[in-house]
Amino acid sequence: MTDTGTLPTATTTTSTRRLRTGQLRTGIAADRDSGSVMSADELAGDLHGVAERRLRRVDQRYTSGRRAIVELLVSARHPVSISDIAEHLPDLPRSSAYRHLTDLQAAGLIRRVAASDEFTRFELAEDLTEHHHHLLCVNCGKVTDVTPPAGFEHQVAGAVSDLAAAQGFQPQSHRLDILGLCADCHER
Amino acid sequence: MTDTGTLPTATTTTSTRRLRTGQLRTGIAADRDSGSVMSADELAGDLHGVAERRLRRVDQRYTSGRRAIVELLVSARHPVSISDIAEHLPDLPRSSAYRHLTDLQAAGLIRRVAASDEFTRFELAEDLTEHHHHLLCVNCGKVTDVTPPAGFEHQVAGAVSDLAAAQGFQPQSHRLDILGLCADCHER
DNA sequence: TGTAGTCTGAGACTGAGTCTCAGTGCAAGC
DNA sequence: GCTTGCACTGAGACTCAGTCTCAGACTACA
Ligand SMILES: [Mn+2]
Ligand SMILES: [Mn+2]
Ligand SMILES: [Zn+2]
Ligand SMILES: [Zn+2]
Repeated sequence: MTDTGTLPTATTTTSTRRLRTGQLRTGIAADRDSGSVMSADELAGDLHGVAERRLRRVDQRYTSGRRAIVELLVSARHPVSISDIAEHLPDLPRSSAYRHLTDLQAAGLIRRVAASDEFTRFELAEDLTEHHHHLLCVNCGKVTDVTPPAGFEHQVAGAVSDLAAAQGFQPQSHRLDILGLCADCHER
Repeated sequence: MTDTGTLPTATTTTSTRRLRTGQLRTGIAADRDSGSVMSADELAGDLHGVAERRLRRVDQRYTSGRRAIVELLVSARHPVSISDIAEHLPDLPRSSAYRHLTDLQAAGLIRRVAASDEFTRFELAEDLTEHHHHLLCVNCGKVTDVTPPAGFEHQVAGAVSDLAAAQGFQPQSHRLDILGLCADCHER
């Protein structure tokens, strides 16, 4: 009932390798769009540098617990719930996990994802991955990422501006959720 | 902090006038689209008939408590929270209000709206109003309805089908939320 | 080293939302 | 009108995701 799909087993990579602190770009994803395919490792490497800097900006450290959560979000192929975290990081107390999630969000590294069930999910911030949307299964709660074509996103961006402007509303971002039945729940 | 905007004072209309049970159409909104403007009263009148029938379909009655909530949702110009209900229907116990909300949703009369804060809101089901989206203020939590032009909705519907099909996902509905600052929170 | 500030685990706490239960209301049939 | 079966209701206990507190541990930096 609370099956959120498979998740790669938590890689206990304790490699403390640290990258040279290049220019802080607002978006690793730019590299992807420009054609160069980053491996999971390269992305993760760069990501940890960004994470450390963004945390430091708010006088926070990139500790092992926080890093473990970030690595879990990187390796997961979909937004993760608190129970996913508990399952894959059993030695991380819940209170710490929740606090880390709050802190990581405050540092702009992760964001909350509202699913169709009662459980909040978390994923890397969009400027660390790429803008995308979600398929929400109304039966099992599973959340799947989907990336619409750029042309569609331009349409959406335009409509969002128009709708917001008409109400004196200052838009910051949008989210498009598609509700329905996932493949598993469908064939039943 | 939890100010959700103004709401018309709860009309204690106890008129038990009941409409002839015309054909049950799947969508009062059709009347609107076809040009005829329904007054709030006409809409409400028709609506109560639909409400009664849909509840009866699941062996439930359209009682005064449930009707009071429906009327509040009709008169409100935006999705209402449980505290809105408590404020405008002070004699309705919370446990009953929650139960009514659950029952009304099960009967397909209302739907939940996820805001940017922790509080769930409720509004009439889309086939009783019209398909629309929401502006979510990330500062005060206010939720405002917005209706995009039909052309845009067609674009969205097409993209939704494509995205879902690629994943074996069976789409039922979608929601587009625009996050940002409302007019009040903006000028600050 | 010393010190100031951050981090952490344990567990108490909060509060939106659910559940239980005993009593009440409501319709349909006799 | 009375009976009988359900649905409805209020009160309050309960659940549990998420937050807060606090004392001790850790880190950065001088
Ligand atoms: Mn989008
Ligand atoms: Mn839409
Ligand atoms: Zn599913
Ligand atoms: Zn606001």
